[in-house]
Order: sequence, then structure tokens, then C-alpha cells
Amino acid sequence: MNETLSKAERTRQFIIEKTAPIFNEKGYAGTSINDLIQATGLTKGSIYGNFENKDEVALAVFDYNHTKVNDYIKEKLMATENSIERLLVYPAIYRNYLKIPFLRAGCPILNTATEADDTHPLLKEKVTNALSFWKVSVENQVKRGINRGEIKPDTDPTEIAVILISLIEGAFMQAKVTDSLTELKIAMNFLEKIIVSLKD
Amino acid sequence: MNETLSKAERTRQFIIEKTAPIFNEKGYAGTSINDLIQATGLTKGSIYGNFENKDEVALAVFDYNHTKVNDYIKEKLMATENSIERLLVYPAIYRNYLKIPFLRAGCPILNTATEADDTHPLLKEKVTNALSFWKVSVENQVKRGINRGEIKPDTDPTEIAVILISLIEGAFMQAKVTDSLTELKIAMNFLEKIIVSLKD
DNA sequence: GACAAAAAATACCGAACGGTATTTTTTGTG
DNA sequence: CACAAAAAATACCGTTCGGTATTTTTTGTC
Repeated sequence: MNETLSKAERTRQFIIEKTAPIFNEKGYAGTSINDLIQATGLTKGSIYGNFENKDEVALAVFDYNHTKVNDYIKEKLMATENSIERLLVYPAIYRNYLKIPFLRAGCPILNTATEADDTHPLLKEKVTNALSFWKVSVENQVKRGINRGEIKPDTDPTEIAVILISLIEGAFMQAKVTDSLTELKIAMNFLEKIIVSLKD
Repeated sequence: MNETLSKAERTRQFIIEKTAPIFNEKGYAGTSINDLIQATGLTKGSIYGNFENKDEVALAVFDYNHTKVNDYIKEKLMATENSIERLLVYPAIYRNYLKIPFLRAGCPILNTATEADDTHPLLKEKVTNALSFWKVSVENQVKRGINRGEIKPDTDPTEIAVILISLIEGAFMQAKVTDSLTELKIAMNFLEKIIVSLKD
């Protein structure tokens, strides 16, 4: 049937894709095996035949959600011509999070971070790595901009990265819980002002 | 024994105080009745004699946590002499969150917001109100500063409030999950720069 | 298309879940 | 200090939890 993927690998992927939104919405503790059964249409035996336990599904789902967001960002970054435009991609994406299916239910990093920080070491580690990756990516984009003469040379790459991530996640939280884009827009407008002011 | 509080009222308060850190750490779905029994040393019958169900405890606990944070902020605000100093109270508090007992386990607004937004309407409403209260408080402090000639008159009170809240919550999330104060310090330094630059 | 291996469905398990009815203890007032 | 009311402890309930052992079905290869 399929040349490269075995049945097991395909089912595993199917389970991940179908349950990803559930974990992102309800959280790890709030998602039950029955939720997974309902989301996939499979049986308990099938799920436990492909994953050792609920933990393993949750960890795989986080990787899946995170990869999806990253791939989407990467795609948008590719379409830019200079460093300022590149940095502006982040506020542009998150201010329209409602139009992006895998962000509608919430930012996986934010959701997982606040739940796992005190309760789930393995998930916590995955979020830490994801945040570190994001930070380094932004730092590198700033450094690249400085080297290319597009960004003021006295700009602190780490400061920009931390501010960008904080503003996005903090404003995202407010948007989700208030069901309003007002605060998110204000924060993203401000972030864009900061980014544009980096121009050399 | 006690002149004003009945036994029931005292027990109710006792349950709230003892279980508040648990709910803030483990979240609503992650906290069980047995956790409440363990934290209080009381029995199930006693807890259910004072609260209708787990929901009612969780809602009371959120109010308690939120009030504690608010009272602490208010106390610090009282000790200031002008509007710039007042606004600087926020980054000063959150950059030292580890030294503040009821913030060590995490910011109740952040924790509750990310869990409740898709799952718990009553808690969600409470968080929305708490955020709104915080925002209006900051806005009023900015307006007061403008009226007193301490803050530039062209300052946008809402923008300042949204940025302050976003930076604090976004950086707090990073601090909790990375077990590091680095990012929080960077974000709070930046927030302080913004506030100081509002000086007239 | 036979057939062994792999995968999925069924049936089941003990434990923990949230919650309640009943009994025992404690309160506080006349 | 008696005693009724209130509060707390005990004992119990059905349900759902995560997980497993076993049976049935599906794959895919020769």
C-alpha cells in the first residue's frame, strides 16, 4: 500500500494528528484515554499497541504541534528579503493566530509551559528546548541583520529575542482568555515599532 | 472562641489557605479531592460540608490567590511618591517573584488563564475580570501621572498597561519553565526603561 | 491465495476519581 | 452542664481512570 511507512507508523502518525488539538485544548492532565479514543475512532488496544502510555502520546503530540508552528514560521521567513522584514514575521503571524488552525486552540509552548512546569518533567524539558530554539533563532536573525548592515550594530540580540517572545506569549494569553484581539493588537503594534526602530 | 467568624467560616478559610498552593501548582484538573484532604488534614466529609464541590473550592482559591497578590502590590504602591515610581513597582515585584511565597508556585492569573480558557467557563470569567482589573489599575496610574505632570501627556495609558502585563506574564512563563531568572531580568530591565522614558 | 506476523478490537483489571448518606463528635448557648 | 444544632468523621456509592491480557482481524509476502 504505502511504500515507506508501515501500518504501525501510519497509525501512530494518525493518532498524533487527531489528538494534537485535544491535548492543546484540555492540557495533559485534562485529556483522558477516552478522549483519545473518541478523537481517533480507534480502540484502546490499538492506541496502546502503538504507544506505551499516555505520556508517550503527549510527548509526541508536543513535538508535532511545535514542528507545525516552526514549519509555518520558517515558510513565512523564507518569503522575506531583509532582517527587519524577517523579525516582523513573528508579530504578523501571532496577531492573526485565529486564522492559523494549529494556533487557534492556543500556543502549544504557552499552554504546555504553564501546566508542565511543576508537574511533568519530560514535557517541561521539551518546552525548555522549544523556547531555547525560538530564542536562538531570533538572536541569529538579529545578528545576521547587524552583519548585513540592516540593523543597528549596538542592538542586543538576546534582549530583542526575550522581548519578542515575552510580548507575544503574554499578549497571547490575554487574547485567549478575554476572547478579544484588542490587547494582542496593541502588543503586536508595539513590537513592530520596536523592530522597525532597529533599522540602521 | 472567635467573636466574628463561625466555626464553618473559619474551616472554610482554612481549606482555602491550605489548598491554594496546590491548585496553583497542579492546576484545576490536576488537583484531586485527595490532594485537598492531604493538604488540610481534614476528611472528605468536612470538605464537602463546607463546599458544594471541587469547583467551588477552586473558584474560592482563585479569589484568595488573586487578592493576596493584589494586596501585596497595593502595599508596595502605597510606599511610593510619584507615578513613575508606582509603575516601577510592578517589574520590581515580579523580578523577585521567588522571594514572594504566593508567587513562587507561579502567577495565578497566568496559570489559571492557560488552563481555563478552553475548559472552565467560571474560572475563565474570574481570570478575565482579574486581568481587566489589573489593566484598569495601570491605566489609572498612568492617567494620574499625566494629570500630575509626572508623565508625558501624549502617553497612551492602555498601551502602557497592555505592554506591562504582556512583558510580565510572558517573561514569567519563561522563568518558570526554564528555572532561570535571566530572561525575566532582561524583560524587566526593558520594562523599567520604558517606564522611566515616560517621564515628563 | 495460503499463511505467518503484525496490528487492532474485545474484555477485563485494580485503583483513583468525585460525590453522598449516615454516624459520631464538637460547638456554643440557655 | 444539659442539650440541640452544627460540624466533622466514617463508610459507602457508581463512574472513570490508566493500563493489560487475550482474541480477532488485517497486512503483506512467497
